[in-house]
Amino acid sequence: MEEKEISQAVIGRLPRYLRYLGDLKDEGVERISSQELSELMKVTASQIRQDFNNFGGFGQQGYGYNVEYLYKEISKILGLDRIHKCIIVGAGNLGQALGNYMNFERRGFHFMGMFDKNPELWGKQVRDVQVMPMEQMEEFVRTNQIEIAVLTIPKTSAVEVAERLVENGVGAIWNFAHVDLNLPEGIQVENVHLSDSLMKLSYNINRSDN
Amino acid sequence: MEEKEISQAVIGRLPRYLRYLGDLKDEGVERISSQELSELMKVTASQIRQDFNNFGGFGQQGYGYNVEYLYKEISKILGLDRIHKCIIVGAGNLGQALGNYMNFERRGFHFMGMFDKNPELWGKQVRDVQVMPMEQMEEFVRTNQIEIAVLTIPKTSAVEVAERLVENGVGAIWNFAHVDLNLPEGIQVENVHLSDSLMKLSYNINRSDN
DNA sequence: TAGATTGTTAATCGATTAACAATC
DNA sequence: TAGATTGTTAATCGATTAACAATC
Repeated sequence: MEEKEISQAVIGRLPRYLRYLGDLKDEGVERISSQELSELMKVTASQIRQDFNNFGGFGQQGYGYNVEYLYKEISKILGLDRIHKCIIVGAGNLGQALGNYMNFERRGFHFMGMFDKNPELWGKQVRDVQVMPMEQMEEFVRTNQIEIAVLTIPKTSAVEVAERLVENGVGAIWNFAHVDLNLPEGIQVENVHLSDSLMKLSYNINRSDN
Repeated sequence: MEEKEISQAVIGRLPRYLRYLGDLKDEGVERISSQELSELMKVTASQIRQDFNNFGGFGQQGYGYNVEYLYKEISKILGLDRIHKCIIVGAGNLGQALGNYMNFERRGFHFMGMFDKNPELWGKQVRDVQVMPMEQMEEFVRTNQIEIAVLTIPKTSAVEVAERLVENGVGAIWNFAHVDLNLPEGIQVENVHLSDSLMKLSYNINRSDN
């Protein structure tokens, strides 16, 4: 069952399509052509059709795409029709911000536990979970079969903690620590390097100045 | 003085180079070849040399690159040798997390003010600034000549707030709101769409499962 | 000078755009 | 049936990798 690999460039665009389709759905729009969508999103109609066709024919000639159907299909492709059990490691400001963000829950990312090494934070309530000590992390991950770990800890401990998580069955890491994690084949890592993003912005400011 | 435009693909890699060079510097490494760096960073040596050469010859044949010098040059390219005056709009968890993050300050991003529409947050201390009402934002931006605004507000108000900021002289927006901002030519926008990132992770989990 | 390694040109690869036949 | 718009092939564009002459 060898499917052709879909490029990360395409995958990276799917969430944005989903966002626009969700808005259209909310506005009660039933169908849309690649041409109309391309004007809305400021991309080429060609790219839209190519992207969707990677997954095989969501549209219909002479009609366009059904908004509701397309929305559902892209959701499925992105795995948003499943429950993903998550924990957050690092209960600082950023960890708490992510824990409190309800929209992830709505998408099937279930926030099940939160850990920190700082005893002052233990027991602190974030939504319906309490911050637990790091020592309990491994067992929690195993017994609850946690799939995704969100790393919001300093880079000094990130590599080691990530390895412990993976040893206990975590399959994916959403990494906010400013360090590259080199984990075994098959373990998914998605980096959010905020300072990299800010530096890009800084570069582009300089450019537009000259 | 028409320089050839440098692609965003290259710019996007500079912060990562900077991070590795900073680590090498801290370890006391004086020089490095593209070959060595490529092994460290798991990219091709060819790409490294091409990337650096966009800015014209940081290395020396037979020797390699001087770590300290290269670090400084990339810093300059990214505009990290300048002060950037910033405000944060939206004093929720995420806004506070970013405000408290000292590393941005270290890079020249000066955190000067914070705004929120919620009266309960007014006066709240985040590092050395107090949360101010939204009504004061425009004047503050003008009188302090704010360059960068960090948007950590819900998407419902993001578009309108961004426009007000730009009208008052803000030149760049670091946008955490889950919406595309369409601002005038020359205004820089860098989006951090966290849920998009999480969806990519979710997709890749599904892939590796099959 | 000989060895090392860059800077840079050429080749390859992949992603985007254009074009149009298929078909609703 | 005629018009619209997809699905898909072909053309173009840009980014990455390979190769090697220049030079420290």
